[in-house]
Amino acid sequence: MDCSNVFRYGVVMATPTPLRTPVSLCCGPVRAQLLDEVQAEELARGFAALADPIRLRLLSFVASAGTEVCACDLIKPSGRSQPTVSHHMKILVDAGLVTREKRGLWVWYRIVADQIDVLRGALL
Amino acid sequence: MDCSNVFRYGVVMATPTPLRTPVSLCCGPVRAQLLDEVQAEELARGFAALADPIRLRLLSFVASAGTEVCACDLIKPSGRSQPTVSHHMKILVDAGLVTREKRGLWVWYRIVADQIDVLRGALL
DNA sequence: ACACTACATTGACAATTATCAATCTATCAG
DNA sequence: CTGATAGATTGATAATTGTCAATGTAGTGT
Repeated sequence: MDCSNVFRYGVVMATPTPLRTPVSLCCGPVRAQLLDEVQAEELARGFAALADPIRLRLLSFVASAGTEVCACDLIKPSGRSQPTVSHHMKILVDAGLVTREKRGLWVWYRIVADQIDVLRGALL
Repeated sequence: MDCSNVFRYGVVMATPTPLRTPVSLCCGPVRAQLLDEVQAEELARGFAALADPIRLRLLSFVASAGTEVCACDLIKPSGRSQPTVSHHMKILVDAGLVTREKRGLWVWYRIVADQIDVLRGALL
């Protein structure tokens, strides 16, 4: 309670940097200054999308393909049922990490490099 | 099932890169090649630690302080109870993102930049 | 119109997670 | 030894999440 070094960051702590970084950058690097609640919520949603091994592999699969990837090709290597894969891909799409495009019967996913960079940038 | 472009990544998909990247680097960049199950599990645990807004702010608080931070100073700004903060800090420590050092009555946390860089590197 | 296919949605269930009150443990000051 | 304090642990609870079977929906081909 009376910790003797409060002065060191007392100001930062008392004023959780109300200034927002530009939307394009989204969220300031975690090491630069204290994240505000809004930034933290936003980033947490992004990292939550990466917090599942199946989703990480799905993302990696699409990302490493270099081209768009058909949903039908994600099921077998993922080892999960079709609805489960659909569920996970929806989470990745909602997080902005991949795009979804339906053409005819098939759905094609494409990586969104910029959004990965946003999360990456937050870890600076 | 009979998707017409299987050939494009059929090889990658059939052989989920059994080669591991060095432990120091931990996990290959998600965009470089398909993550194997072990890498995905490991990374998912790391990102799960970042998947909560409270933890992100705690991490950012310690990281942006520049110096070690006393546990006692994390409670008020986090807006959570002492046990809850203790719980979240344990998760960050277990993920290797911060170190914990008890000196006398107080506990001091310090950021582990290298571990943040590992997660950051996985998003290349 | 009809059957077939690719994918999404729904509903149910088990597992995990965030949270706090209560309690325990370790350390310090008399 | 005693009382006070910082932090961890326990136990309980509500919310969230991952999973699949069943079903729904939209597009294709005959």
